Amino acid sequence: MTTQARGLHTRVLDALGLAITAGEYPPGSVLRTDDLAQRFEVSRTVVREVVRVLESMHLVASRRRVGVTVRPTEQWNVYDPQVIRWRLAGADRPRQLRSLTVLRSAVEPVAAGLAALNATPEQCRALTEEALGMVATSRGRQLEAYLVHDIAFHRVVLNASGNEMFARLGDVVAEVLTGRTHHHVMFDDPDPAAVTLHVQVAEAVRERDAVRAEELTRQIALGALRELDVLAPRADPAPDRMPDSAPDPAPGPGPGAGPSRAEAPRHRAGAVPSHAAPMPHTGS
Amino acid sequence: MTTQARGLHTRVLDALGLAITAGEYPPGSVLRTDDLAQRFEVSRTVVREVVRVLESMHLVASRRRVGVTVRPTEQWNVYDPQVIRWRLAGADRPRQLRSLTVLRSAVEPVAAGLAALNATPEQCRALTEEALGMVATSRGRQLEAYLVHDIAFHRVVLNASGNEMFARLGDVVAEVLTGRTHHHVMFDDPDPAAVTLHVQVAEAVRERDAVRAEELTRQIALGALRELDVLAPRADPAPDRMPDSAPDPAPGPGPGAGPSRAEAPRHRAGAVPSHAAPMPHTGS
DNA sequence: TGTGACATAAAAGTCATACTTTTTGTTCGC
DNA sequence: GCGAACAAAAAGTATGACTTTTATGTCACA
Repeated sequence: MTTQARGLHTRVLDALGLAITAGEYPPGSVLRTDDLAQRFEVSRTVVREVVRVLESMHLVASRRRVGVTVRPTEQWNVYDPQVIRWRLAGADRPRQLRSLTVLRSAVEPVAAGLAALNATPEQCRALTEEALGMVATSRGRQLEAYLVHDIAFHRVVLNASGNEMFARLGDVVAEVLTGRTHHHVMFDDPDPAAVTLHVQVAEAVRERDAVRAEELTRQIALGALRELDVLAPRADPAPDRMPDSAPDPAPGPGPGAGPSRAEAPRHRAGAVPSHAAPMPHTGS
Repeated sequence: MTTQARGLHTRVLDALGLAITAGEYPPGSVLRTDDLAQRFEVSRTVVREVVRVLESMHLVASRRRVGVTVRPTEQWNVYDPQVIRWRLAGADRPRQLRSLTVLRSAVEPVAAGLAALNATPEQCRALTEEALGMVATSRGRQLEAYLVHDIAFHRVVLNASGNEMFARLGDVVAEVLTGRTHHHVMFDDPDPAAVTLHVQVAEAVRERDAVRAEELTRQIALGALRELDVLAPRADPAPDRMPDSAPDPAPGPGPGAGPSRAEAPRHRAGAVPSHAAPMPHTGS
């Protein structure tokens, strides 16, 4: 899918990045450039460039006389869209999807609020249009068409917020939405409630009602989180765990392992009240 | 400061990255590798590796027969810590600082809420300790010492949230706090109210009170935003602008300029009940 | 037996050069 | 005036030689 024929560099980068993020080379593993050059049948030049990029993503560290070392997960540049794509394609897509969705639940409501203050008329129009598109495609297994509108909608909101950092999360959100659609971490037809909420958000933004826009978007995010809970329940009882709670501490040299947590919030009684406590702005 | 002598690659990367993010080469500019090699007095090999890294940050795009083109600002990987550092060192530190602070105001409250659910006893202890450290250093011009505790505090919160994406924002927050301290976008002594709030957050987390932890953290973020408003008021009337609203459209080839907004939220009346709406960041 | 200086070698880092491929602008023929 | 062939420019790739750093093993000395 990602592995096209556009340049050796890209091919190798993709292969290596994917392998590393997939845990194929666990943290601490050492790679040698010459080996890699041989394995991928490319020149050292290409491998070096790839390594440099991987290094800039903090996936590996290169040191003389020792080689290219895979860094521990918690140092990776997990905001790099490329890394996100690799990880979503790999084994721990579920956890990744959850992490990102939690991030969305924090950011998008605030972004929507700002959007209500800042959106241009044109953006308001676009928002309404996409919301209506979502309504139109929300029935009859048109998930692909729906996805397009959904992505566009959230992108407009993030852009309209006027905050550069929010705007740049558009790609991340797109990856998340695409990921959950294509991997069936989503109901067969979109949740009607969610569709309605999107329409209402467009409305609120148009009316410059920041509080409402924020609150409604929070509802959307909450819904997504709940859906994830239902369709991809996490084995780990903890709500949102760091990846260091693996049963086996991995064979690699684990010198400075992070503090291992023992705590685990019981917090799953009944029907999971909601994304739970940290979200005071309940529907008033 | 950043330009150490550790490797040619790093030196050139730093210089080029800094120059680009500073707008020295405006979007659309074309660089040729041979030129760069000559200018920096290094081999093409080194330049190519640097270009590859810059490319992975979406700062430039390299195409055959045309050269290395600087990409428009809105495509940069603004979450890359390296890019953040460059931009904070450059000319538009104020805007950058604001963008990041708004991001914090969205993320940290939610992170604090999750932290209240997930923090280990050890993390609770660390949190209290850092909060007390802040209290101890909050008077008598000990800004540097205060900064250390402040950074540590927020880092613990983000880590304790158990969400990987939040945790990785620790570095970003550190950059923001450091930036505002070192560049005097901050009062001479920390706001006593903020100090108290930190202590209370530690308390709330210890008591597993997620709602309170979230709300208190929101207050902290709001305070930071207000402080920024007072000490680095934005010339632009809009609350949180994208960088495309510059008065002069820049000399470079600006083909696909984003939609220019004309809107500007009036909305500065009264005492602002709380963060209430999405960040009216009033100067109060 | 332990310790420190020193030699060795392994691997990345750097450089120069030659060659390939893609792309763009131009020219030439119709 | 239009399209196709052509030429040149710049990145992409490959290779080989050389430099620098540094982990590690060795050996002398205490």
